[in-house]
Amino acid sequence: MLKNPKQAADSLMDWYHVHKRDLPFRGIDNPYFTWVSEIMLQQTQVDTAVPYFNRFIKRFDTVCTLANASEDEVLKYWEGLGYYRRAKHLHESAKRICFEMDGVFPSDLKTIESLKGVGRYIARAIHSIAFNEPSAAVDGNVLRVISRLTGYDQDLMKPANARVVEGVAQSMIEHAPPRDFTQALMELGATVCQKSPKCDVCPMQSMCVAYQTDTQGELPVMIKNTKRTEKTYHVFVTTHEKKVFLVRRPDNGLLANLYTFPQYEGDLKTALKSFESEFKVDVDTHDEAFKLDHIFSHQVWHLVVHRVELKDDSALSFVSLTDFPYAIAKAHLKIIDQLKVI
DNA sequence: GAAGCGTGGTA
DNA sequence: TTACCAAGCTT
Repeated sequence: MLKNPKQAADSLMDWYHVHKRDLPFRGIDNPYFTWVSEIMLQQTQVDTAVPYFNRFIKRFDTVCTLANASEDEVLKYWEGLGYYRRAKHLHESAKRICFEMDGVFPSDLKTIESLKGVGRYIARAIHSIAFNEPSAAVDGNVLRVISRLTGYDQDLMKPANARVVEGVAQSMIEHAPPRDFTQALMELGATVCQKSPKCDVCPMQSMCVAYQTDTQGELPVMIKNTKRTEKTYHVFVTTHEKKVFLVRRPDNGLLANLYTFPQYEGDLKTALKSFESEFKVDVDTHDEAFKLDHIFSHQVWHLVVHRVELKDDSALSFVSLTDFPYAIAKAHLKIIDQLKVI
């Protein structure tokens, strides 16, 4: 599939040593930090994850510090980063490492992959980056680089085809220091072999099938489902002396355990009744303040935000938003921002 | 195997 | 503006 994996690896490594970015999770010999960074970087841009990573490891400096924290505090440090199950799994796995593995991060590939929230890619990324073992790790960057390099045009959303790409990466990693190679391949994908590739500055140009056949724009082939369901919610904002009424979402599903203003699907009248019934209150007045759309990967929320006055709010417990110790869903952080403006 | 799971950036 | 993309994993 790749004629000369050693030559390809050599070219890549020469380029990497000159062009690698200086990132906070790079060059740190600490499997725990590597793990945290890989979890944060899942489906997330480097620029987005970096400040979260810095804050997170400053507060949770060891795996046992993380293990001994509350899940709610971990979630708070994840607020705004998305895919909140990552934080839950990270915390759960930290407890396992701290309390069942004497706080020593596992170095065995199978054990690493057995951690909650760690799949095939992240396990192999940790194995190679943190332990310098030759396990090729294939993420979206690597799929793009290798499919173009080899001219591989099969649907990479199929695991069997992605495994073919992993085989090519594996044939290369055996000719380079694994720790650097894994990061180099992703670095090339992130900074050169992007969706619109910069072939003029690519160290692999001379051996790239896509470049030679001018098919960079057609690779990689990834057939994905982009269906998105739309939902309309009425959101009820109740305040009491600069405090607000928030509710905690269920501990499973979308935005699990995060806080939001109460929100209900359906028409306004039904939504108001649901609100009154759930919290045993009587709505005195309600005014529509504004509308807000929030887009998830698989849903769209159309939020209709109302300011609500209750006849008697003594049954509710209001909270201050300054130093609120629990994570709030981004859509509702946007609502909070809007309300301050109004 | 397909669907659920967040958010921000970009063309 | 819409659609896609970004260091994927779980059920």
